[in-house]
Amino acid sequence: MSDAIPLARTDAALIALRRILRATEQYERELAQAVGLTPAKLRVLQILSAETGRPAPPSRLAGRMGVSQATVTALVDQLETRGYVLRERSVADRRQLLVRLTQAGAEALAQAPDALQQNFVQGFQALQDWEQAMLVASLERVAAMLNASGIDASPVLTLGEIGRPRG
Amino acid sequence: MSDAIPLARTDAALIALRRILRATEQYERELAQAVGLTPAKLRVLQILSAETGRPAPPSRLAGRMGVSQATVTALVDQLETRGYVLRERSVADRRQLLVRLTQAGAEALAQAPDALQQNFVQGFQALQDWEQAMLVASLERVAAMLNASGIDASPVLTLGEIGRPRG
DNA sequence: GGCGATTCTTTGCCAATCGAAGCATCCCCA
DNA sequence: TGGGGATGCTTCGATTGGCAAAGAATCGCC
Repeated sequence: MSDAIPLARTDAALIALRRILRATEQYERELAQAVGLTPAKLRVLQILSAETGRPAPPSRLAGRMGVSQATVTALVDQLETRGYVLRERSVADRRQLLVRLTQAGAEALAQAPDALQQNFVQGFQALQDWEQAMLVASLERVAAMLNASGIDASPVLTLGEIGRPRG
Repeated sequence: MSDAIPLARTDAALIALRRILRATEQYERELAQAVGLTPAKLRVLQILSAETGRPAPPSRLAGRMGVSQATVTALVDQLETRGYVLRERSVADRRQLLVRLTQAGAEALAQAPDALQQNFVQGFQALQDWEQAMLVASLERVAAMLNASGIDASPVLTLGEIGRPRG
């Protein structure tokens, strides 16, 4: 069991990473389902919402999501059908569209409240101050390591809206 | 706590988490592509490989991957067609199948060397001993928090084979 | 004025995934 | 010993997410 080789530590780190990954993916799925959406569509709404209400062109959404524009088109189509977003032509550049979150979309999004980060946020906030700081530092460090290869890694909070003292 | 708004820290943690997520997903895609496989199929091979060569029943694969058995059936079908795995009936319980990694499968897997964790593993191993320990502790802590909702979170190293000092 | 670049959509395709139904086999218990 | 229910897997049908390539509208520069 207790190996002498130091590599076991790398293993442990990767295993933990993988668990984080899986847990988060699963959360995302559950969250989406709770709102009656699919994960991809939910992500669109979340990105839009994270832009503080400003409409965003499909190209931007594609960049943020790391998918092609064709995919975004399909997703926006479906969201538009449900009335969660709407397309408006940009006046400055008429080639460009702007996808805007509607009232209905924002409400749908709001229905996916904590549910998701419940566990994490609660656990996190129960920690001592220095522990929180350490965790954040560690996570950012890991992210930086992984990100060394130059991924965009937009800071979009796909995990749901956060930092809102509910109520 | 001294800070006026402690929530900013939660935000930071979630953002970092999200970046880790995205980076890893993208890595996975690249890795799979390098081997000429899709992420899902690659994952099957990896799990099989992680079991140190012992064949595993589809149910186990499904559990590890967090997908349904129907999905595993489809994936194994395709891997079998390519000769990367083969199915054998269990003698102990003839309802059960065992999926075994073939030589060809192992070789395909071996072609997906580091590539993936290159960045992470190298960065990680360059750290001081205590830093490594701290990171592992932090990651495991985060995983535990997320996992509080009772996700299986198998310790399978879907990130690829690890602990290999690159040759 | 026109040609190349940009932005989005359309079309046609494939991979991943699920639920439900179906089938073989096992195991318990009367 | 023989059912009957549980278990393990596959099949079937459907949906979602995703891409590449071709098409259409518009822009901007020369």
